Amino acid sequence: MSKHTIWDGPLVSSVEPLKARRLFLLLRDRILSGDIGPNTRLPSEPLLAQEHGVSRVTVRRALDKLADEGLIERRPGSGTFVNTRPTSAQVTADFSNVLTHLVEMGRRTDVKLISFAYMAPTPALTSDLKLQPGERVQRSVRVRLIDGQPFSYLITHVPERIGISYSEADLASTPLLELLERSGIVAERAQQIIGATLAGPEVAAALDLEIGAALLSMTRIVYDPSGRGIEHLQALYRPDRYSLNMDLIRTGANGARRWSPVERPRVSTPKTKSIPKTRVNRVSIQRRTTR
Amino acid sequence: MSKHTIWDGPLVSSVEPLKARRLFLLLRDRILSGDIGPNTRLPSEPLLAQEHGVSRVTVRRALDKLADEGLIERRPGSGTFVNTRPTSAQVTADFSNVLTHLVEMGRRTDVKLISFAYMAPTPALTSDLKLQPGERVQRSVRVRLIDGQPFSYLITHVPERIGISYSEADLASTPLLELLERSGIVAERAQQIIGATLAGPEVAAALDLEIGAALLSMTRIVYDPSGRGIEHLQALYRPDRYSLNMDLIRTGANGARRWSPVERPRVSTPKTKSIPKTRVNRVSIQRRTTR
DNA sequence: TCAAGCTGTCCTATTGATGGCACAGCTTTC
DNA sequence: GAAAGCTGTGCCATCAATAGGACAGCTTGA
Repeated sequence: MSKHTIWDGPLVSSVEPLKARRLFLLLRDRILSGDIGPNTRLPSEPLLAQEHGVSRVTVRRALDKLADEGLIERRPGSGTFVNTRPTSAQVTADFSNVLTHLVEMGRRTDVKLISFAYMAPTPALTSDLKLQPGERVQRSVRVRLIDGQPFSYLITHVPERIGISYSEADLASTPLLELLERSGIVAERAQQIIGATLAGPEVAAALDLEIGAALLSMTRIVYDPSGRGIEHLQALYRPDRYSLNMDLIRTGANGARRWSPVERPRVSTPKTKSIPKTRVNRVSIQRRTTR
Repeated sequence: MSKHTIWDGPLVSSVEPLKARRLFLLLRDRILSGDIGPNTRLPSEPLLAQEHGVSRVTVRRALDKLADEGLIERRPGSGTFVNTRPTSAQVTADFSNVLTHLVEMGRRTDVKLISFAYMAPTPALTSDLKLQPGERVQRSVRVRLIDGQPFSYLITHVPERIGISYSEADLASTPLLELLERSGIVAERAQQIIGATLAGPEVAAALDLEIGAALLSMTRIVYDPSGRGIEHLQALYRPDRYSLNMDLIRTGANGARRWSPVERPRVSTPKTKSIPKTRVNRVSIQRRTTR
C-alpha cells in the first residue's frame, strides 16, 4: 500500500524528485515541533530507511542536511541525537505592533535597500491603490536584518505623488510609514492579508534561504482619509526568524463570548542565548555588507 | 569540511536539485506580483529555455506546474498567457474570528476526523500545557473542508482529564472549544503564534497538495483561569484557500498613533463570483493524474 | 572481553531528471 | 495561401539521485 504507491494521490506533477528533501522536511518538522524532543536518539539510519521505504543513502542525505542546520548531532558508533535548540523565532511581532516597529529588544536592526525605481503600475496595483489612469508608482525592495541576519523581504509600491516626498536615502534608514506621516500624509485605514508562500530565487538569495523554503507573507494596503491608497506592501518573512504572536483573552457574557487581543509587555525575554555557529558562518560568508 | 556530498553549501544550494521547480517558482513570483500582468503572453518556450539556460523540457515542466495551479493558460499555436486574477483565498478568516468560526458565507464546511488516540505527551507538549508528570494527552487530527475541498489540517492535544469530557463522535461534528465550554471548562486566555512551514507527506496528502508546498501555520495554546493548559492546537492552512485578513484603523493622538483592529462585517461580499473554472479543472485533472 | 549496533565510507545497478533534437498541428500575420 | 512562430509530442543521450550492498571503526552493554 505504501511502498511504491506513496506518491499516489497528490496534486500536480510527476514524481517527487527529492526523497531526501522530503525526509528532511519530515524530520525537521518533528524536531522543531518538539515531537521528537531534545537529546532524544533518532531511529538508526537503517531503521529510518526501512520505515520510510527509502535507501540508506537517502536517509543519510536527509540527516546531513539536518546536521548542517544544527538540528541534530551524529555520534559515530552511538547514534544520531536531537540537539537542544534555540527553537522558535528570534524576532516576534506582537499583533498590535505589526504595523509599527518590531519588538527591538536591544538588538540592532538594519535595512538594506535592494532596488528603487519609478515605474508604471501593474493592473493589480492600479486597482489596489485606486490609482488614477496614467499615474506612476515608486517601487522599492528592501531587506531587513536583525543582528546582521536577514529576516524580511519588503516590496513596497507607493503612488508617485507620495513617493517624491522622501528620498532614496530616507528609505534606507527610516520606516516608510514614518516617512509618510512625517510628510503630512495621513494613514487612516489599512488592510492586511496574511498567508504563506514559497521562496523564489531572488527572495531566497536575499533572505539567505534555499529556493522553495516556506515564507510567511503579509500584504498590506494603507489608505488615506479620502480612501486613496498610499502604500502597498508585500512582506515576506523567514518563519524561523520572525513570527506573529498574539495573546488573547476570553471576554463577553456567556451567550456571546469571544476573544480579544491583549497588550503584550514590550520586551519579551531575549531567548537568544547562543546563536548557532552554523548560522554565523553562513551569514559571514553570505555578505559583509553594511559595516 | 563538508564531506563530499552534493548538499555542500549549507542552505544556498549551489547545485539545485530541481531546475524545473526553480523556474516554476521564479515565474510564479513574477506572475503573482503582477510583474508580468494578466493576459500577457509569456516568452515562448524556446526563448525561456535560452534565457534561463535550461532545456525546453525543463521549461515545459515549469509551465505545466503553473498551468496546474491555474496561473497560466496555454494556447497551442499561439502562446502561453497569464490568466486574469490569480485569485486570492477562497476562505478568509477575520482577525476577531480566528478563534471561533470561519466566515461561512453560505458555504458548507465539513470536518473529517483522521485520527484519535490517547498517548504520552512529548516534552514540548508537557511544558506548553503545563502537564503534571505522567499525565497523558488526547491527540486528534482533523481536516476541515469547504465545499468538499480540504483547507486546514488540525492537530490537537488536550490533557486526558479534559479529553474524556467528550467523545470521538463529538469531535467530528463540533468545534473543540465549543465542546470544552459545553462541559463547563473555562477558556480564559490563549496564545497564538502564526508562521509558515512546508507540507510534509501526511499533511500534503490530507490537504491534497504536493509535498513541500507552503502552509500557513498557527499554533494556539488555550489556558483555563488557573493557568493550566486545556488545548494545544497546531493548525496548518492551505494559503490558496485560507488566509488571515484584518482591517485596521489608525487611532490615538499624534504622539502615540497606532493601529487597532476593526470589526469586519460578518459576511464579506463573496468575491467568489464564480469559482474559477481553472480550479474546477484542476480538481478533475487531479483525479485523472492518479497513476 | 565480546557481541551487538551504530555511523562513516566505498562500491555498483537502476531509475529519474535534464538536455537536445525532430516533427506534427495549430494560430497568427503578411 | 504561404510563411513564421507557437505549443504538443516523441525520441535518444547524459548525468544526477536513489537503491542495495559490503566493510571498517567506533560505542555501548552484557
